[in-house]
Amino acid sequence: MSTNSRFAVAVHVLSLMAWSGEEPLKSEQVAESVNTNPVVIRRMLLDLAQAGLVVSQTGSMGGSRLATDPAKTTLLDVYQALECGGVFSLHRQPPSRDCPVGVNIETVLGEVLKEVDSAVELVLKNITIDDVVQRLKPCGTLTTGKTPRLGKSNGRVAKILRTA
Amino acid sequence: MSTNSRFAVAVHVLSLMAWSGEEPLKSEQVAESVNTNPVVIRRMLLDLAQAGLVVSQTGSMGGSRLATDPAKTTLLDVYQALECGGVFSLHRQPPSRDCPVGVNIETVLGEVLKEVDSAVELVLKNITIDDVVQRLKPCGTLTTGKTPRLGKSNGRVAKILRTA
DNA sequence: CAATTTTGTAACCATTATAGTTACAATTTC
DNA sequence: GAAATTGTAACTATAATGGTTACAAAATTG
Repeated sequence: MSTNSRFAVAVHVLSLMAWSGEEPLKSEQVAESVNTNPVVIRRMLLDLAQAGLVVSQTGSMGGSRLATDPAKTTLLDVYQALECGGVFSLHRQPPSRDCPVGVNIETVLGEVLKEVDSAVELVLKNITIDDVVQRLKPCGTLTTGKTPRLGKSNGRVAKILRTA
Repeated sequence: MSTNSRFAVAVHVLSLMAWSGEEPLKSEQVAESVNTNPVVIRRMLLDLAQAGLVVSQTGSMGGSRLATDPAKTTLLDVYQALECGGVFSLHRQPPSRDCPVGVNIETVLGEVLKEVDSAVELVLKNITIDDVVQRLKPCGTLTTGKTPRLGKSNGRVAKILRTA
C-alpha cells in the first residue's frame, strides 16, 4: 500500500548503528549499505535525531551513532520519529453533507482507523532494535559466510557528539 | 502515511449501498456523496465487483448494489478487494549484499511487517459494513436532523443484475 | 427499432510524496 | 589552514492517486 520505504530504511539505519556500537557511521557508509544516496540518509537522520534516537557530529571523524540503548528502542519509537501519521487516510475532499452517510462517515471511519493504528502500534512497541539485530545475526553469517565488516574506519572514535 | 483514501472511499461506497438496500445506485449519485468524479467511483466499483462485493448493471435504470449481506461483509474483505498489499513497504532498491546488516534486513523486516499486517487484518476482520452503517445512523440523524435521502430515484428497481 | 441512460474503459493531465542528485556553507579534526 | 563531514537548499525524476473527457457497449423505455 504505502509506496514508501522510509520505515524500512530507518530500521535498517538504526540496526547498522546498533551493530557497529559506539563507532559513528558516515552517511556515505550507511548509504552504501542501504543502496541509496548519502543525502537521503542524512535527511532521514535529521528525523531520527529530532526524535532523540541518534546523535550526529559534523567535520572530519564525524558521523552518527545511536543515542539510546537499542534494547530499549522500539520500532514504535522509530515509526513515531518518522511522523507518518496513520496507516490509512480519510477522504481527500470532505464528503457531501447533504447525504446521511457522507455527513458522518468520516467520524465513524476515524474511530475505525484509530483502532487499526493502535493495533499496529502495539505490535511495533514489542519489537526493539536489538531484537532486529539479534534476528539479523544468525541468517547473516549463514547466508554470506563472511566476517561482518561495516566500513573502512581506523577504529578511532570522535570524543564529542553533539546533541540533537 | 498512505496518501491514499481508497480504503475510506470504498467503505463509504459500500455503506451507501447498504443504506439504500436493494435499490441500485448510479455512479453519479455515489460520486456526489463522496464528492468526487463518477469515473473514480466506477473504477473503484470494478475492484469491488471483481472481489464479489458488488454487482453492477449497464443501461438505463442500471447502477450498482451490494452482492453480499452487509452483516457478513467485513472491512477485511474491503481491504483485500483493493489489493493494497501491506501496510509498509520494504526497500525500493535491494540493500547491499556486502554488508552483514543489508544482506538480511529484508528477511527480518519481512517477518516484522507480516506481524503488523496480521494485526491490522484482525481488527478489520471484526468490523462489518453493517457495523459501520449502524454507527452512522445515530450521529447522522442527530447532526443533520434531515430525513435520510439518498437520491432522486423513482423507487423502481432493475430486475436483472449482471454478475461480476 | 430507435432514443436514452448508464456502465466499462481508455487516454490524458494534475497533484503529491518519495527518492535521487548537485552544490555549498558550517563545523570539526588534524 | 587543509581536509572531511554534516546540514540544507534547490532542483529533477519517478510513481501512485485522483480528476477529466470521451466514447463504445449494454440495457431500458417507448
